[in-house]
Amino acid sequence: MPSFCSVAVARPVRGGPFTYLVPDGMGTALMPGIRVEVPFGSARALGFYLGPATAPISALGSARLKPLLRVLEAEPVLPADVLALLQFAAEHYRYPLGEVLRTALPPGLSRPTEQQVVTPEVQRFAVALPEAKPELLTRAPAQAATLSYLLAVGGRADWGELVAAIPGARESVKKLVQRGWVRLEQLPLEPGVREGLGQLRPERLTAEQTEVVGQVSQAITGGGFHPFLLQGVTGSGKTEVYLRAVELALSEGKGSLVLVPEIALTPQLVGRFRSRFGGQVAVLHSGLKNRERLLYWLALREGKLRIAVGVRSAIFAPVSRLGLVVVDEEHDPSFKQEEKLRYQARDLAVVRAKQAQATVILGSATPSLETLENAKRGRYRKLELASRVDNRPMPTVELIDLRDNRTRMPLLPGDEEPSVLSPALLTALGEVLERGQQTILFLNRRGHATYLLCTTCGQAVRCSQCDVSLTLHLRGNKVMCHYCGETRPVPQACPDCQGPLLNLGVGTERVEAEVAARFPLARVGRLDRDSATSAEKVTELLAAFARRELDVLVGTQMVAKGHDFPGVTLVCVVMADTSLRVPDFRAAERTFQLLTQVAGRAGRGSEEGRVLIQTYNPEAEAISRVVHHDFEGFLKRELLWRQALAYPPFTRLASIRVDGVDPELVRQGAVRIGQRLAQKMPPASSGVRLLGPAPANIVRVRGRTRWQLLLKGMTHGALSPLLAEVEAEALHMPPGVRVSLDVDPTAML
DNA sequence: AGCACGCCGACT
DNA sequence: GTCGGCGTGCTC
Repeated sequence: MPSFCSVAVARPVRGGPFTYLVPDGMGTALMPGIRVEVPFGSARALGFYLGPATAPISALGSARLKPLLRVLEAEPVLPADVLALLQFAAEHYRYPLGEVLRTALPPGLSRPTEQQVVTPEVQRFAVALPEAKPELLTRAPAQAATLSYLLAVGGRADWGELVAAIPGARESVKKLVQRGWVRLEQLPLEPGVREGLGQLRPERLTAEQTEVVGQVSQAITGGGFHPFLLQGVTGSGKTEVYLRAVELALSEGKGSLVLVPEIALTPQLVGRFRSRFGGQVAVLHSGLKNRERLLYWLALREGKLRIAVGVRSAIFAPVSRLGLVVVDEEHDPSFKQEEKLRYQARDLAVVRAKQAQATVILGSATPSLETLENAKRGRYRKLELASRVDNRPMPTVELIDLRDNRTRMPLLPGDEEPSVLSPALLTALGEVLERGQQTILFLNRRGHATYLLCTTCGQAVRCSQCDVSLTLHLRGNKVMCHYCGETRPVPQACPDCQGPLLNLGVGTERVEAEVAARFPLARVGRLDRDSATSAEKVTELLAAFARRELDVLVGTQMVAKGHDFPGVTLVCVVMADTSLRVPDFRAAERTFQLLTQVAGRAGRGSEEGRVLIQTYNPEAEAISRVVHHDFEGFLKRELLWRQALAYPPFTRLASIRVDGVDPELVRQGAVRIGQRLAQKMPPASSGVRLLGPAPANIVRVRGRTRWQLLLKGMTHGALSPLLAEVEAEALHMPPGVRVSLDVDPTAML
């Protein structure tokens, strides 16, 4: 009697698990999650053994089934809880399981090879010992030179650097080691994240922190699944709560997983974990080299490292004996992956904690409405930090109505628009500079002018591939499409009618230039995707600002994240309306969160903070409520209309995107899907609704036309049969038309 | 993803 | 007359 098994093949193929024959004698070595090598098409592929198959699938006789070729390991590489999480994710987000499993593996294990032994790359150092006396080395000039160099650079130098700097160091260091004056050290190679600032562990917590830490500690010690929402105002010391919780988990022999929105933007937070837990922390980010990634992965898997700090993909890190999961800034949109497996890491964090029977903390000053709703329904326990540490006051927030407070004169020659910096803002900025304090200027747009408008035909200069206008970047004298990245020389006249062009709309580049022109002595830096080409550059710019080598930092959302700059006493939002006008039902929520977060950068030191928000919509709830830090008030209104329009958190969404080069074929494809869904819709009483098909808000990107449909339902379960219909219909699309599903989408664009 | 099968231009 | 372009479709 031949036996069959079910295998997830690591190829991006639809059609669920495949069935294979288990050769005699191989069955005993198989456990769910074990990697196997299988024949696939004419080639071989990596697969994951899922379990015995009850019978060969109907459409295919058992005669054509192929056998497993090889079992690649004795134990499953993926821990059971991660495997379960990935299976959940593949099903929930509708992505092929084999591909999901493969992407969760480090590069060394994602091909059909036996598990390899990885030796850490080491970094070698020469360290001068206290006994060293260079003045006694008059008769050994080579050794003297080496030792003086070593002492000059602080008594410790990288081996390679030393050998390169001092001729003959290779030999003289050996002699110095024999003398007992120098020691050689080897350290496992650390990835590019800088060491922490050596912050001390505060002995005293605030009363609120103590209470919160107590609750969390009880949960961790007691074991079992305990989900918490930690709602703490900016500057209330949430990070210290995480650190204490991780500390406790560690002392109990349990592992911790900490998710942060973006490593490059949170060097301080990473630094605090590093300085508190040193070599116990694996920092997981996109900049890791393959080798480092594999090294960390294996170390976590084996329990040699107990703490992982990372971006959204770290939710799949194989932390062993997981006791705690933390999601910092849980509302942050970057936890949603926007391609391939479109998962929401914050949601998966809760799933994983449940599977691992662990504690999970979702932390934010402005939690997402979904998380708040879960707390309200009693699914999460809500913990609060209502005041800032050291009883620092919340910053005072003032609105500046741009409708009657514009500076009329353009500040820069060649600009047609008047300055966007109002007189009130300029005055405040001048005062802060006078006092030697620091300012953050926040603006949600990159570039110099956000569009070039033809004064003759009234058309903006647009991207040839995308349905958007081009942004002017003075640096490099280019216009750039912010959707496809294409750049061109600045057109001197309208491409259509040769009419003269106006530079309209303001981006970070121009604000930086205006501040520099207005305050020539101020040291101004800019942080956005154009200036920050690498993670190191971001870290370096933020560090320079922290060291107070810059007075003003102009930037996009990047400046709003969890930075802690005690010197910042003024935060200005140049244009609060940009994120409010985005055609997305979450626009108001995003705006409130963003404004609150950026405002929270002010007054984190001993001096009080001040926040100025320039706006054309001072009466919009998402803006006006920020003035009194009135999150509850904002929520109340926002929830009312979400309920009225049946949007999350009161419903679940799934969006269906249809795209392709030929606009007409894309339209036809979208209509076909719409018709099939309309046929299969459950009765109206079920609450399931279909919106669309309709062209997407930005109808063309990179030359591809995009349409979308939106499904709403009371539960995800009500939507999944319809998603299966979409998948079936997707097989019959016109040529060149692609369909992709986004379950629990975050952005509607 | 591979890798086939499948219908239309420049080459020994 | 063939070699080969990558469009479309399948892989247990």
